[in-house]
Amino acid sequence: MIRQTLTELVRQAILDAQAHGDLPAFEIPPVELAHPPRPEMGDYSASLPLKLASLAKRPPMHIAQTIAKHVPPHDAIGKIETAAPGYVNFTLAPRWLANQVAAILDAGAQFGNVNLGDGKRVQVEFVSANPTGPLTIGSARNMAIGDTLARVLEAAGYDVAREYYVNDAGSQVRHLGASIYARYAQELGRAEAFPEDGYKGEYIGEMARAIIARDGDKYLALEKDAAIRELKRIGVAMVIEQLKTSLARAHVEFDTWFSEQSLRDSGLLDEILKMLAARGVTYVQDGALWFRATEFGLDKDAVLVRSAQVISDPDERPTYLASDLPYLWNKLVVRGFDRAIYIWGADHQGDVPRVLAGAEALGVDPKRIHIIVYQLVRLTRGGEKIRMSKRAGEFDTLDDLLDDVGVDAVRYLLIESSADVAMDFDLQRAVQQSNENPVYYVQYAHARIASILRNAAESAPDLLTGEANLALLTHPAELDLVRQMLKLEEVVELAATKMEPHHLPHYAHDLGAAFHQFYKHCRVLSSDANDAEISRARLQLARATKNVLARALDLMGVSAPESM
RNA sequence: GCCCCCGUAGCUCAAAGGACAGAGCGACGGACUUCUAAUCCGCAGGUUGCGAGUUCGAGUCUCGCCGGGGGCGCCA
Repeated sequence: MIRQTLTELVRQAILDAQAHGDLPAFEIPPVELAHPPRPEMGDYSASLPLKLASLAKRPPMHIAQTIAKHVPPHDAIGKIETAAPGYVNFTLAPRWLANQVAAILDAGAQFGNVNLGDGKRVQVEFVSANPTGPLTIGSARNMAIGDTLARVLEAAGYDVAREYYVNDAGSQVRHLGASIYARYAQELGRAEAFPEDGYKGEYIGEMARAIIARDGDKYLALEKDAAIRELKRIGVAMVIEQLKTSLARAHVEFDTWFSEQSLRDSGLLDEILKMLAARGVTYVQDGALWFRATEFGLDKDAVLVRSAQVISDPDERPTYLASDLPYLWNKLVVRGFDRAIYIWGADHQGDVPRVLAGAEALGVDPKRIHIIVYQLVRLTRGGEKIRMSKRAGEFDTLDDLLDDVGVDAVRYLLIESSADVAMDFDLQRAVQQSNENPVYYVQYAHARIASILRNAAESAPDLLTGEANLALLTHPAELDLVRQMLKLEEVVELAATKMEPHHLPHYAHDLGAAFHQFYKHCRVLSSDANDAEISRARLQLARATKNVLARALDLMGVSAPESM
């Protein structure tokens, strides 16, 4: 990565200056290169001299000039300048930039990869909505953030596993079983009251009918509780299949569907409770088992297992926390992931300190856990707030959204803003303005290139083969395009280190803009035979751009169309 | 009352403590006999909620206030 190269050159310049007595001895702080605010200032700038002033006991400008003087020569550097009050600015050499086109084409689908992760195993757990019905639009942001982050981490050299945590224990899925049972019995002509806490959506009836078609009325022969348990199990499996189908439409595929119930069945939950007890961080009060969260800096203790007086069914007494702790143990100790990343909605933010405290109590380094809390999406339709309830059967599904807006626009829109902002998502506008969505701007650039390449293959196929003289690429629009392509690596690094997928769409848009400007200013194909060489070079540039656009789009799970 | 997130152009949002705070949409004015006009060019729009502090330097960090969202149960 060019920024890394320059960073190292600056470091060497300082060492060299120190060796020559031009700068006093001091330990060099990390060198950071940024992009200057205006292009005429150069491509990269170091503000290090400003930070060094007190350390080196020299005026910043003097340090800047000294560094500039000592930077070792390098092909990539066209110009080094200093600027008040103490910047060293680097401008990349046009010739070097032009040659990067070949390097980008060589890298192919690998272009943009950076090796931050060094093969470390990272798990991203996301969506993880209760398996009680179709995914709602509320889960869509979770999905988009989680999957994009997983893609970015893969590009950053991590070994990534995507996981969906299936909450198949507890009361929500029991309600699902009871709801199916009621519809099932009703369909078979038996008067069965629908449970008060049941799921009222139409899909429950459909599931009941599907079960009848497959298994007939055999569950009516069972005792009711047993039938509900059985239908719950079948229902969860059916819901998971539907989730897989919906998620596949959204370009998301999980490696693992992890069952919460399995934590209990395997005995891990009991084991963890014993471990916590052995460490003296639990106690029993009023028949409930408590975790001493206050010992880890929290303001309240937390319940792990509720008392029999409050919850009669023993299966439903463990709280979320009681499952979360064995689950994190399973991730980080049993399965040995180096890091566990969670994507949680803001409505679960309160659980974050408890889980981290639990990790500490179990002797698991909380730094291996990274919980991304995203603010909730406010859904509106024509400016009016929409209230959603899965139980009441009043909600918009992810599938509806994919039908109306399309997967590409949905994913792009949902990762466009930082996870920290509560975004408004107006359904009416999302549908209406779908053609003005920035995602099409980027895709259009890709399609335009594909079209140029088709035309070239048709009218002048020889231009697509043979050695191109990249040194002919000297137009500002051509060089800007190369500059923009080279930034992909930086964006991957930024998004992966800060775990902020929202940098990708902004980058993709900038890259699209650089191409559209190039397209305007530089004609690729020409009827004039004298233009053959420049056409050949520009075709290479166009192919490289197509490559990088496709990669940027793929990192977002967005398709790169050949025509639009 | 306590905790988390946010407050930047008319709207939606960017901005690894760095230089004159940037995009898109919207408004206004231009550009298609030329590789896809889902494009390009120009123009307008700002006391970064308010007040202090730290720093050579603050939209960014700290404190206080104001406003919005979320969370604080033996609910899930």
